[in-house]
Amino acid sequence: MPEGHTLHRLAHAIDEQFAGQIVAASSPQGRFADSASLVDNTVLEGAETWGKHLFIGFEGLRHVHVHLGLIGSFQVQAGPPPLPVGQVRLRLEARTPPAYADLRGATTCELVSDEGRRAIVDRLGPDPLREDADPGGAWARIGRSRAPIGALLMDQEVLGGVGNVYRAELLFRHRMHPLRPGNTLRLAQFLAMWTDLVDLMRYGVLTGRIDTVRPEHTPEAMGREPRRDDHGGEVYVYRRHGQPCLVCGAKVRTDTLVARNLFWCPRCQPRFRSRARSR
DNA sequence: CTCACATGTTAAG
DNA sequence: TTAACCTGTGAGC
Repeated sequence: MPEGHTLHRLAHAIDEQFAGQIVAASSPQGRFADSASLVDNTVLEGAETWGKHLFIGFEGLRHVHVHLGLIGSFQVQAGPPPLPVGQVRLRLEARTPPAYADLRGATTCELVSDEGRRAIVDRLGPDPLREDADPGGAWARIGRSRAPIGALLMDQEVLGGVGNVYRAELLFRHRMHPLRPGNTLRLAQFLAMWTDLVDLMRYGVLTGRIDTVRPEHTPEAMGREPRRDDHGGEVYVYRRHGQPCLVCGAKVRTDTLVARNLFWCPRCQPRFRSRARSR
């Protein structure tokens, strides 16, 4: 489920259901029992997201730091809480009006101080979904790195919140080969990608899906079957390997980069050629 | 039913 | 570079 847009949606949902209220915190599964008891029945002041990190702030400058990892989920619901089903690592409950939130499968769920939160945030690159994000910080890394742009986009110290789907789709939309070295990009190219990423991710926050295809490539426009995939959105290349590119018809390719599946169109995203070739 | 795999990250070798 | 962690889903038997 989780790239940055998912975490921002969660922060909004938590604010909506719990902010300003005294909240019961428990750990039905037990692994978070000690920390849960420390914030139990205190005021939840607000939730905030930075990249893929969620911080739920309680009175006294204490934050529950959550990272969903690959398979975590945080279900936030209005209404009376049911009996916990499965391994609920953290449950929050509000009474007025009733609401609950169940955290499962997260890789991180810990109580941190204000300083602890700052230390985590300081290690993250700019988050395209935050108003205060400064793309210059990301460009400082990308513009002088020989690492592949496909790896840099996923590096949370470079950009906070980009995951495998946004990586693949952003590179496709900008006709950029994933292995192109970061330091061969021009600033204008990077800024165009950043602007696009902000748009795509904001749309993801609104809809809860990752949709990246332009109007002319939607299933309706092309008369093709809508794609039903886990992430639920319409995309150009992500997990479409072996299928025809929606733009040029070439077979979408796949490979592994930094231990993650990579997808790209070999025709729309040609290998980068250095300037030495021409002239 | 069992198995592989997944929008992620860390730590060990 | 690999394994480990944790849960849900879908494919295949």
